[in-house]
Amino acid sequence: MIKNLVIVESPAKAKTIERFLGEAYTVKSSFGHIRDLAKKNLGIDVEGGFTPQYIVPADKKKIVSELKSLAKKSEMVWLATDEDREGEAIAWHLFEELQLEKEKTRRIVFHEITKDAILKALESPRYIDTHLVNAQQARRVLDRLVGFELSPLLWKKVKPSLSAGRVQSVAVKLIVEKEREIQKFSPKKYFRVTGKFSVPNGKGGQIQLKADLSKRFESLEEAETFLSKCQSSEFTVNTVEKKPLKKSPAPPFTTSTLQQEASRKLGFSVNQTMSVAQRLYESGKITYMRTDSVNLSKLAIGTAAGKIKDAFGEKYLKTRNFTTKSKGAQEAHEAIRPTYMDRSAIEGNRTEQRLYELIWKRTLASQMSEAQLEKTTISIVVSGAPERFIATGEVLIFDGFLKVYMESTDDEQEEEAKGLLPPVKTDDKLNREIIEATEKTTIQPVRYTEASLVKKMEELGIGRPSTYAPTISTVQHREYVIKEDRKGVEREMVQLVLKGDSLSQQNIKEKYGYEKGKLFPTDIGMIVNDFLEQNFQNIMNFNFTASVEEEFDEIAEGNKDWPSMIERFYKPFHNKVDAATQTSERSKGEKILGEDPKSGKPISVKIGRFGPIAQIGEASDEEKPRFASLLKGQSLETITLEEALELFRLPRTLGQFEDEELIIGVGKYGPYVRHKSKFFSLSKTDDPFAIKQERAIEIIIEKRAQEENRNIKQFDEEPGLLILNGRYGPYISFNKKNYRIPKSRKPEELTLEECRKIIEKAGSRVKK
DNA sequence: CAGTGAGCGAGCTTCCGCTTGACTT
Repeated sequence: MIKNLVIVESPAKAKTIERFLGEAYTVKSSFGHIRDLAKKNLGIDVEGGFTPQYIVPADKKKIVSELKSLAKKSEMVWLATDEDREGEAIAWHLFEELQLEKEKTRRIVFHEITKDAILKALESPRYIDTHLVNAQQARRVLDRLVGFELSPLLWKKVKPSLSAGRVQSVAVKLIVEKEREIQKFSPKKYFRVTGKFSVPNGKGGQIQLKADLSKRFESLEEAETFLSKCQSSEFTVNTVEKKPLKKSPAPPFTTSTLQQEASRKLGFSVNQTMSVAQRLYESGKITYMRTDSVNLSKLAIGTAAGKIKDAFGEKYLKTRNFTTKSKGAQEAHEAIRPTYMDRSAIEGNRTEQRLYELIWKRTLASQMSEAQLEKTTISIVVSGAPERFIATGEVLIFDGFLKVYMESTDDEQEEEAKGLLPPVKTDDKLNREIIEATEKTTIQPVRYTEASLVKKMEELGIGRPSTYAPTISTVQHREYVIKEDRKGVEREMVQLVLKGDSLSQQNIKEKYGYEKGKLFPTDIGMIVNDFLEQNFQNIMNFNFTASVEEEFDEIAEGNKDWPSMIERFYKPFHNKVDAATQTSERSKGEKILGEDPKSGKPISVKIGRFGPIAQIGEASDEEKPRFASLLKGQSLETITLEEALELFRLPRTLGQFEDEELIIGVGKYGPYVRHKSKFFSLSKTDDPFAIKQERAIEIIIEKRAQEENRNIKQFDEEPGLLILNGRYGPYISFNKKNYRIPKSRKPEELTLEECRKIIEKAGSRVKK
């Protein structure tokens, strides 16, 4: 017999709680939801009041039967899942599926995992909140209806295996819209004028003062006119303004802000951040990593305060309670923070240490004093011209929280270091050292990174802490979006320089357009987006989630009936699905680019069965049309007639090698050179249209050497068993399966007997 | 592993949100 069975969501949490509660309590975890809608036929009885059909998924059967038998043996079952919509639903599903008895079941909640909080929770149990459960059912049913009616529509109208949903489709829309903004953007040139001046320092030397002109010029002529005026101008200090400035620390981490900062400061992908954080959580080093709350427990604030006082002194301390303001936040947990604030460093691998350090510093800084700065602005008049030079400088008076942590921004423009300005005063005359007018262009909108997309989604209230990373994987997995780097190009800019009496003009080079890890929409992504936008405006609206969330809240408060809310949504929605099924054509993104100068036939692009293609002629022509796949990086939306014509130059012959032809082409896996009916992939830097014979031969020879290297050992008695060198190091290949070689063994010394043993062992492990 | 692109039809794909392993050729 068990006295008390406590069920929570997460096993790490169960372990901690068990320690607090002692022998009378057995604490187990449900590993999240234990039931879900059945997969076939929507899993919803649409005709019968949208009754959900719940099943226990295969991978949850084991845990459910274990919990069920424990519950039977228990005097009291405590459902201690999170206090939000999903947590309440998990408690209810447990109640139903484990067939718990009402008199022997209690529902409790706590907001922080401390002994006090848990004991208090045990003293004030309540019942399962049916309204809150209903709100979750409405959320679940709505998402299933949207996802499982839109996706099949896409299979018919665009391509099999595609998907659409309330969250992912809007995430894709953000990326598509950004790309189109960039396409529409036309950079404007302008000239920025900077001046370097000097004043005597009173000790026989000079101090420099840098300042920017308040006006930008639109043309070289205007800039030139101004600079020539400056040749004879005097430069006088007009005003010196000093203003105190305060900077406050950022709140402690939530899932979204952790993902952003880990991306900016450590270069982690969203997935990487989450899996490292998971390890830190499981080993008890940080609190739960999927949260939208910025709240810290009193205990955490207390220990942080102690640490700050010890390390930096009282004047660095300023404790605060932050409030969460993001849309749709449900605050079932604390902010992400170190479990023990007094541990500034931990054991673990490098990535774990770096992420921990980031969390520790951010948490500590959040309880520290503001930084105090003094901002100085000096305005300089130019005699004979209305424009003014402005110099700004910031001096740190008290560092405060900046001692440990400074939040980064997504702003890509490098901030010029602004420091102390020389002690000038009104009417001081300045010496002109050098004045430069440099050509610049306005900056195009910045593409999303994974982390900045998460930030945007959070702002719009779309998705939850537990789904940001999976959603970003899904849209990439479906090939709606691709994460890529773009090499910058060098471009020439004009610069005018006024130094002494000479005004000269020169060209300077500038790197432009370099991007790393940015999200680009694919052709399929844009076609699917446009199709959904045309037919399902309401779901694609950025406010859709926010407006249904309002209704879920009303359901949660007991002021609205959930099936009728779903019905009001579903009827018009389902009609639109029907209408689109019948009326709308297959969306292939077809577009005519122009005419083939040789044959006079039209050249068009579209999505073919295997991806984007260019086509000469039409299917109805007597002669079959010719096809060519678009290259990586080309898109239906931006490809030009000339680029499309280029594609038909392949495949082409590039002379001979070893008495056989070298043929260059583009296949399923990208550009290749074919020789003696073998294929060799070109490298990323090779252009299939420009590649020379020598380079093609070089590729073939390289590949041959690599293959030779591939075979480490084989046995005459067993010709099908090979020891090979692969991407992940040496391995054994046998019967089309691969087997790992123990690290302790040198692969070239393995005997046939040993290989067979390894295979046998691996075979027995696979069974499950 | 590579060159395709018509059309038919069977059988498959798919959502969001809660959680952790089991996988590492």
